[in-house]
Amino acid sequence: MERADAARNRRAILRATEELLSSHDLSEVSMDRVAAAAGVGKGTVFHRFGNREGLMRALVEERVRALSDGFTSGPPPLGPGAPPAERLAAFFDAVVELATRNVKVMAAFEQASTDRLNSPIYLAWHAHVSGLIASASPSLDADLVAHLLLGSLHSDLMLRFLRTGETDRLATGLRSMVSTLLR
Amino acid sequence: MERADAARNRRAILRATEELLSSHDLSEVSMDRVAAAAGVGKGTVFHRFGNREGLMRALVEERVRALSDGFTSGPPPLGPGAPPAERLAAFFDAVVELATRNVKVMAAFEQASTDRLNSPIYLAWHAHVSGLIASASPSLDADLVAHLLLGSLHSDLMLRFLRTGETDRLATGLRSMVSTLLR
DNA sequence: CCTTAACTGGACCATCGGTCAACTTGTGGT
DNA sequence: ACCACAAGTTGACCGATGGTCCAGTTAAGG
Repeated sequence: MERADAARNRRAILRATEELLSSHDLSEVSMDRVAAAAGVGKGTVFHRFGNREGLMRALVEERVRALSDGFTSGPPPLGPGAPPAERLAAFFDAVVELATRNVKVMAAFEQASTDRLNSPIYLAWHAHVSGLIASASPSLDADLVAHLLLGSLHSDLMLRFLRTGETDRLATGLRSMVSTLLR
Repeated sequence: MERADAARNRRAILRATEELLSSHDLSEVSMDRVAAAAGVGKGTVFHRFGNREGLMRALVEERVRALSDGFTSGPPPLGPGAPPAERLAAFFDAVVELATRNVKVMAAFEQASTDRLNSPIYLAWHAHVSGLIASASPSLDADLVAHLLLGSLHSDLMLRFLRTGETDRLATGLRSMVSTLLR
């Protein structure tokens, strides 16, 4: 069991990190600053999260949980029940929306991550997308196509379209790309 | 004009960098090590290339020149003359081949780059791909689709498929994806 | 040659992610 | 109510990094 003060500090650190990320440039958010902003010692941050990557992953996982639940056990069209093609479209819509609302956090995680492709989140997303593609269109190399599609969600592209306020252009573009590929 | 000793050092630095990149892990290739391996002072490296990003960009540009020349003024199907769809296919084949032969260099550049999307190389590639898409299939959002397709060339995906020796799987997958999208 | 602008080297700097050993504190058992 | 001790906290400290700076060196044109 996690002690009460430990839990309080964990929350303080996560909140401080997200606050710093939203108000400062990524390169200015050092572990020292996070600790200071959270009002704890630097050692505490590392004790809780292991390293920079761990901290950022924890933050991302927090933001991503709703989506994960949504596509594994939520109602259609995101969750099970709808035809694969519709579920895929719903998934990419949801992911783009989530990513645009959390670009800074996603970018921070990407940058701190040693191997993105093996992070639990990427693995889960890839398995989901890959599975849907396979059942919607068995002739495709589902595993590969899933990687290619997920590659579109890199934070730098998201940032680009977010800055110009064209995030729905991205969403529609991706959507139509997915549907063309499955046909 | 560049002095003779300066030119010699530039070459030595570039060669040392590529040698270090190919034999060591990316994180172990520091500017100090590059300088040492090239047999010059650290100051010289920074004087020549400005910063880490500049050095890596110079290296990439060296490797990429042949391809750039190829698609702007070389013979078809890569260069002008062939129908857009064929030129696109040729371009992605060439790019995958080039990327697989230089993953480490590309990865180093990506990691050191502040904003990939505005680097001269990305801009040139995007303009090329976007133009071909527009003329092959005017109903598409060419600019966007070009970004999405180029996103597939991220070094981490390349590394993944290179490690397992499946780079031609990637190439064929991308090729068929492109042709499906244009139809 | 000789002048001078270009080039060079490496000590130096701030900062970073991460460690650690000494200290404090929450908690479950009695 | 107390105590023992596991769990948590802290910040000084460490090695490494990218980048700066300037005193000294050197190539090259007149």
